[in-house]
Amino acid sequence: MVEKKGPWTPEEDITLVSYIQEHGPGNWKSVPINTGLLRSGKSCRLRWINYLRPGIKRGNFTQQEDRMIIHLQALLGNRWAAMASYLPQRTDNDIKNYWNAHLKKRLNNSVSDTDQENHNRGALASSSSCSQPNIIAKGQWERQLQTNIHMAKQALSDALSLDNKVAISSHQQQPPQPGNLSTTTYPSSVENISRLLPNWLKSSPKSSQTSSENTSAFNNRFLSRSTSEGFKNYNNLEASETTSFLQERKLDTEAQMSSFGFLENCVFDDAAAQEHDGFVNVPLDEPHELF
DNA sequence: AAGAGTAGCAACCGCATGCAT
DNA sequence: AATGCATGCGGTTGCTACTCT
Repeated sequence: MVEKKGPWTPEEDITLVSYIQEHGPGNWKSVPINTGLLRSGKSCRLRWINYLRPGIKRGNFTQQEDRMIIHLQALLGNRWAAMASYLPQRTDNDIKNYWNAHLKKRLNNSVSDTDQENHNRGALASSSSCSQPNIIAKGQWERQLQTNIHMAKQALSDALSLDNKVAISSHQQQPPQPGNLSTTTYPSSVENISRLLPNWLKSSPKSSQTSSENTSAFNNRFLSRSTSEGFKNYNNLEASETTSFLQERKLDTEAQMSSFGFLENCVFDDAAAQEHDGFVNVPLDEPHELF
């Protein structure tokens, strides 16, 4: 079989969504075999995760998302999947593309501007213990970073504390109009997709999934809770499943956060500049306070 | 109006990882 | 413990649309 490459057609999307509706996501190798799609299982998975999956927000990034990505990038580096877990409505691919296309350039410009400024003043942060050029340009950048960390925490906190009210309001959303399958609006919300995929929302067949898939599916379902559309999915979680996942997630985050030490030290070396300008002055709490 | 250059994004590729046997 | 397989992840490519000359 010759695998088809390039952009997906609406017909292929429908075929894939229909199949997932019936069988749930996972076992990607069998998808092209069972559906007749001339795509690799890998391609099907990618299409689902990056485009068809419920809860994905497409289009312009908000200023808040901008800042959050900048912060997360400073903290995590190019770990797009990890960053995506803090922005549940965005895919890692989306974040990566957005970073490469917009934010990196913007930051480079601002950093080079600041460097130039510092150079002109003959004050290139020689007193700093941090040697990274991006961090040498302190002052505003640092304070902005703190603000963004605070926002990241807040967003995460919000994601963990959404109440049923949100879910109820989300249930009042209109179902997708049949035939309205333009690539920009097609399954763009969990509400839409949930009507297409009731079986999947009930439960994916666990026995057919690897544990990493389970984790991933769990991730998707858990993280989608932070969106109004996703709350329905979250409600389908077993309580014990939820608890253990939260514990796992906490441990993951703690491990992740513990590696931030160097950066934190660099970033917060110059504490003197933190008192003004209306930026949120956020002490870096212990990681567990995120939860 | 047309060709060249550029930006944005979807999709692909290859390596890493984790699980099952 | 070793191997094979499925999936996840990050880097890269290539297509399309837009802008500039």
